[in-house]
Amino acid sequence: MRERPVVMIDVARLAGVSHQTVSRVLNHQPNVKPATRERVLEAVRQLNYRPNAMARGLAGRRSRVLGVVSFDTILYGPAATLLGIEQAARAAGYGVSVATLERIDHDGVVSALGALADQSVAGVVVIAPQAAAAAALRTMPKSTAAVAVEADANGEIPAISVDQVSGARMAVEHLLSLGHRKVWHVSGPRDWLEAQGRIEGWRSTLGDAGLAAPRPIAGDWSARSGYAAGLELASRDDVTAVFAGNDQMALGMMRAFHEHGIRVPADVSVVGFDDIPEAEFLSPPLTTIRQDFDEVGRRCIAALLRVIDNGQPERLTHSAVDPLVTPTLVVRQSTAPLRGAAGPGGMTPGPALRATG
Amino acid sequence: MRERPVVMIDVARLAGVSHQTVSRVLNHQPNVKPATRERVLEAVRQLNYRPNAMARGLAGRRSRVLGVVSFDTILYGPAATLLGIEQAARAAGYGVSVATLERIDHDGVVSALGALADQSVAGVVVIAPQAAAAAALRTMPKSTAAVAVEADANGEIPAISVDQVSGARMAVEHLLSLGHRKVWHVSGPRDWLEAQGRIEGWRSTLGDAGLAAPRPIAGDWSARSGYAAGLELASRDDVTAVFAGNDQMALGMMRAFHEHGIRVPADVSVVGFDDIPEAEFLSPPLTTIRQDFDEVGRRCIAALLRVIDNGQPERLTHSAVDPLVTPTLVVRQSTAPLRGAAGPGGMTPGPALRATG
DNA sequence: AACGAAGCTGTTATCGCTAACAGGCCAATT
DNA sequence: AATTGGCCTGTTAGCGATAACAGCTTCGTT
Repeated sequence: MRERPVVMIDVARLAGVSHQTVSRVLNHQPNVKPATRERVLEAVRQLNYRPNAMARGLAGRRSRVLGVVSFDTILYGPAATLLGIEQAARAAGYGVSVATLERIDHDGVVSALGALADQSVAGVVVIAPQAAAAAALRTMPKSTAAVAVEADANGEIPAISVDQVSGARMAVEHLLSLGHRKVWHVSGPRDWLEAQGRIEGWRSTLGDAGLAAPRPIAGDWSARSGYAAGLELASRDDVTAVFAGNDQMALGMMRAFHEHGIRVPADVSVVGFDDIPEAEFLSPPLTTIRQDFDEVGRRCIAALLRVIDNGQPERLTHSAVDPLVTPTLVVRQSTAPLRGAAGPGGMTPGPALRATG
Repeated sequence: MRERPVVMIDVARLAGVSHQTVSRVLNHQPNVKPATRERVLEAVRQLNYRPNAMARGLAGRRSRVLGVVSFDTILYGPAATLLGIEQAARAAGYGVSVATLERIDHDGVVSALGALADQSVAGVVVIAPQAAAAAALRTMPKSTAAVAVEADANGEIPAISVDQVSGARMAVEHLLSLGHRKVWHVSGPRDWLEAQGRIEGWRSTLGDAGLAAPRPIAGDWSARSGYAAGLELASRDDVTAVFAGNDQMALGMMRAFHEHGIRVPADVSVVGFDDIPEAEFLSPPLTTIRQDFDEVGRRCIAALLRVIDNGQPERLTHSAVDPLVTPTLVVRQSTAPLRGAAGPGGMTPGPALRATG
């Protein structure tokens, strides 16, 4: 014997009006006498009435829920982006439904998109910065409102991105300014657009300085792959500076260096990417490129709501939302001048290390 | 001019049946002739029909979306739990809607719960292991299906938890077995139930061994707070073993030790909690307690679906849902015997360190 | 042969809202 | 005084499904 939930007609009766007037008040429509409006709101309060989202969506042909497709929400970047999106969406009065990709291929994206469509979401944000995912977006019915993070689907749908190229440029220029002439790169998976952008920024910056880019070493964002890359680099004698594709790989790499008696930054300078919360407390504290994921989330929602309101995907209206978020360089202690004062007293030498053996 | 979406009646017409028969086929009801069923399914395929979730929910008075209330989805634990829940929910045919808490107090939980209720979720998982959140759960209308992670709301709603006490016990026993007689603890925030459980396990294990527990040092899960705790401990001379409340704090603490020339594990042994993916690649690789978040997610969904199907919150049916997930000890190189062979060649001494000064 | 009990299908009513239209009222215009 | 056009409000139809009931077969039984 469960009590019937309060519905709009109950409010209408209590306020002595029709249910349509209640609807008008709730949807902030004009043309309701202030006194009536107040009476309705009072009834709403008194009954603790909450409109039924499903009925509302069914009648109005729109829902107040946005979908987010993401891959590996444990990675710092996607997790932080998801949080930013969720907060921005909530501020705009929308709920957020998530669908995580188990596979990262075309079908995986299609199926995740389908799962969200089945929940009648009003629009979708896709955080799946792989080439395959970007391709899958193009197969999406154009009636679906969508924006992508870090996926330039050929202008098919709006894309919000951090300026990876410029971030990589900052990292490399920082190392060059310290006197390093050869900058290695441990990249993310080649099918990730971020990885591609960072490779491009790294390579072009070296090129602009008249330097050749060595072969990039491929990782998979994980600390484990950074460790593997570190082992490879440790076996060479021409390594003084490395730009890692993200902080986790930098962490793993520094572990490998440590095991081989290679000192950071005295022997090798390391720059990461992301500025994870732990970066400041690694040994040594990591110089890295910070991305503003909250800003990414905010711009995603702003762009998505615009698409929803227009009823049409906006085509290249880049004037409205600047799609590129600028990252910033955070200098800590994992970078030092090439052959700079080798002993203590040099430039930002980091904390003293003691021998352990 | 947008094309009308395919609805059930379209399928019915194409298959030459009534819409109700289509509904029966789609809901796997019996009493449909196999030939008819096949005809309907063929029509569904041909039109690429997808049922409208809102209409379905409105008519059937139930939705296929579950809500998750979480705090700080960037923290490893909540993020991993969320992922586990999402995957288990999808496997059960449910979508997942998230609401992140901006504030961690009573009102924050109530408002997040309300936001989810407005989306007509069928049930809610609350990942908000604070005492305040647990209290808020009790104010929830009992008609709402809900389960909590790590929050024993006095048996009001089912709770899925990792056995924090036993995890802490493993950590401390490991340190005791290495000969340490005084084990410090850097705890999480006191209002987090996990933090309380780990403190309890730590204290009782020491008690069982006839040892007194020093005053725990309070952190906030962040590497920064671990660093601060590390500075405090570094100023003492009676520190040989520390059990950190999580891996991030262990990381920050080790950084502080490093800056003060305190070697891990030669001078101080450190145990963390969580086994974040990076733990293996810290310097030194971190001994820690692993939690199985996927299992937590699976049990959450299982319990929640049971509540939904019963139509009533199950009261203390702990026999049905095994409430405690057992963590495991992962031994790496941040722990060593007390005063064990002080030089190289000792037991798991970790990689050699070189002087850097 | 007649009967009830299944099995299969269709018709109608609802779910709780918003959209569209249809008024009633009152001030401002002709 | 009659007409116009805003305001405000109510009535009636849907939205696209499921629930409940009813009707028609087709069996197996007595």
